[in-house]
Amino acid sequence: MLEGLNDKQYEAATHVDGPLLIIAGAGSGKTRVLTQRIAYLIEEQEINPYNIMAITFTNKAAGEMRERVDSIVGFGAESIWVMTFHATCVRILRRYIDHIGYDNSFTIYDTDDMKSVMKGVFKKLQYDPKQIKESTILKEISNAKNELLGSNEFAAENAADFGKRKVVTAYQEYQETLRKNNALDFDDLIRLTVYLFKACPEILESYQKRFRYIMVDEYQDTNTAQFELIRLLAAKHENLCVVGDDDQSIYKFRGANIMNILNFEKVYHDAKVIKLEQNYRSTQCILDAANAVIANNTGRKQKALWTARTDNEPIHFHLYENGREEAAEIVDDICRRKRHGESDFSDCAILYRTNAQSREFEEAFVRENVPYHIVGGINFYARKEIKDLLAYLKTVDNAQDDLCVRRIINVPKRGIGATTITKLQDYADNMDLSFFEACNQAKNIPTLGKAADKVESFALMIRRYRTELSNKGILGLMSEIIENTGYVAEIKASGEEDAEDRIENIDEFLSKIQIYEEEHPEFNLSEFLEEVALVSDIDNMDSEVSRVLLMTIHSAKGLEFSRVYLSGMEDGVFPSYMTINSGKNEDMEEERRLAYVAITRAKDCLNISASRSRMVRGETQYNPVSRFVKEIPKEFLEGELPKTRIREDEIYNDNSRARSFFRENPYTSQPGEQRDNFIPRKVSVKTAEQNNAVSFAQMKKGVPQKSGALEYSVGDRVRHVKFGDGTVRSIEETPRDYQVSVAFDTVGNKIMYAAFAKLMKI
DNA sequence: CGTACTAGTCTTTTT
DNA sequence: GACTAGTACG
Repeated sequence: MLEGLNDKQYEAATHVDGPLLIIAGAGSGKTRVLTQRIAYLIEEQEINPYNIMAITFTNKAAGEMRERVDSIVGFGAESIWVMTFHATCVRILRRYIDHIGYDNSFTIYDTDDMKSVMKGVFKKLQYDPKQIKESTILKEISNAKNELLGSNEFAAENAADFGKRKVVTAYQEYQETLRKNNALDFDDLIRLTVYLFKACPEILESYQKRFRYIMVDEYQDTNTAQFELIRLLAAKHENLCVVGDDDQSIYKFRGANIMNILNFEKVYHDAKVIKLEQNYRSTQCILDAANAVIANNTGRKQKALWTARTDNEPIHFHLYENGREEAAEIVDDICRRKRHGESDFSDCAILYRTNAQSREFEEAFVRENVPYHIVGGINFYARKEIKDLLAYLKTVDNAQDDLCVRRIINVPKRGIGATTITKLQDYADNMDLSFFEACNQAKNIPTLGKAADKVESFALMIRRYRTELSNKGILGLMSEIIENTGYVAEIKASGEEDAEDRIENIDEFLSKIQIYEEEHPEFNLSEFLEEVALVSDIDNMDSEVSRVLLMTIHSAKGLEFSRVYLSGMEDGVFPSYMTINSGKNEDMEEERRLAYVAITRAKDCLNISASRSRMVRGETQYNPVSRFVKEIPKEFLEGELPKTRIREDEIYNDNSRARSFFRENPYTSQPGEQRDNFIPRKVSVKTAEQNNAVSFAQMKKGVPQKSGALEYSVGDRVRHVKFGDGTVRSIEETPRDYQVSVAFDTVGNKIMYAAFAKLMKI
């Protein structure tokens, strides 16, 4: 079973009792060690799978580990808890949160919802958004929660601080709103679980007894609340195994405390420490570059990655004139490699510092008609139309959430405007009712006037949906709501450019519901809504289709690619101007760790690029090449320069022109110099559309595209991955794709887009 | 109450 | 440059 592990890995995988810290460098096979250890505990040590827990940060990591564990542990694998921090806490809270005064059917608020709540708080407290920003206060609240400070503790702590008074009051008001809406935000999930454990020792003890062996992945990213959660759970047996890499700690902005990993041995005195330094991913050259960059950081655990690989291609560096050229050349290079058979689209990933940088690439991909996929950005479930529909479901499920009810009360338009909503809210506040309860009593609110009827029928409609849920199911109800309210009809009628896209999103949402219902025959609306609340885009990344992936470096953590294009390597972009301006060394070190993560994503080939000028927020910037590039020793870099010739001083001479300009005046554009080369964005998209017949709407999605004729026609038997076999009833051609209607043998009639459904003729 | 236009903000990263 | 909230007007 443990074959193929190196000495260190073996030592880690066979450690049984007592605390263990595994310092796992990038690409050193830590997931493998973790899963092998689980298998070892079960099969060699005869530990009941029921007593094992593995915690990760992302659903993707959890899913991956689950899969690997399932494949090597035969019987009982399903009783191991393999979950994210958030999912773990939700599971515990759903069961016991009533012990600390919440309702077990709480809802979970995302960033958007938090913002809306804060807006309401500002209104109520009459804060001026120009004086303090909502986001600033939300950040302070989040920081406080990550430090386990509730609104009262926070108030006590800052009682003497006059400057914090507004934040203190806002926090209290915000928390009260959440409680009224029976809602928790992301940070509450962790914080309240810790609170629950401290308030109810018997509950904590039951979990301590159950989880005799605990494993935590990406330990360097834990914040104080998560640290405490783990500490409590592990306190009884101290069979705690944490895996992490201090050099890959990149989530300080989210409250991660790198000291949790650096001080592990101080907290757990008898902890065993194992370092995994052999890298199984990258070439020596890439590792040398990564080692050289990270060596500039202080206060890290010394380690140096090495590999047994002997092939060695240098790192390529390109300096381009502008962002557009950078994107075009990178896409071009990807196509060239593909033509030469050196690599496929799916071997390539483009990484950047900020999401906004994806745009130039997206345009280049559309122009060249190359399949691509952007990871991250706006979460599928955060899209307007999806959130609207979810708000309907949430209202049906549990109308305690005022936010949801208010979101949909006039969507689609029912003639219930802002004034009416304010009156309803006032009434609810005065009578201490929920917003929806106020709607139910619309008739009794004299100030409403004519609007009362409209509100009344809205409330009636929701109550009717409630009674229909049990026999129609989630999908049936959702379809009915869409039909009944005319939601899709309204989008169609709006004539907006992205109408078709939004409808397609809705279709996708419906099929997600369907899949859920198939997997959970005993459908449960609350459960479905919860599952949806905790997924992010990267979780849905399927690697079956061959396409180039684009993502931020943060999203790329934990992934690897044969060819990596690390773009936008300029001071002011990466490291970001925020970091440069803050002047704090610790901030720059975090940024450098991010550079380290970026470099170590590459397996075989790393291409680094920068651009002399770049459009940022509608303004042209001229930034020098990133200091992180300069930290890579010359001998590992090779500059191939397609259109411009690089001057060595632009990389290695600190007194270069660009740099001194940057010092004096970092972000002013120089008029006239580059502008002529720029083709305005909209024009270029139109041109692409005409030349390549790629529709504008396609930009959002990348892949689904009409590919000539379909391989099946009306009357043919076809197979669908989820729905099984069926007969094609009709095929309708739309501008972008074919809409195929199929009568499935088991699940009945379905209408779907051909590109999305991937039907096979049988 | 709904629409059309304007002004201001944003951009560092996300479970 | 893009999105959003706020305002004026029908």
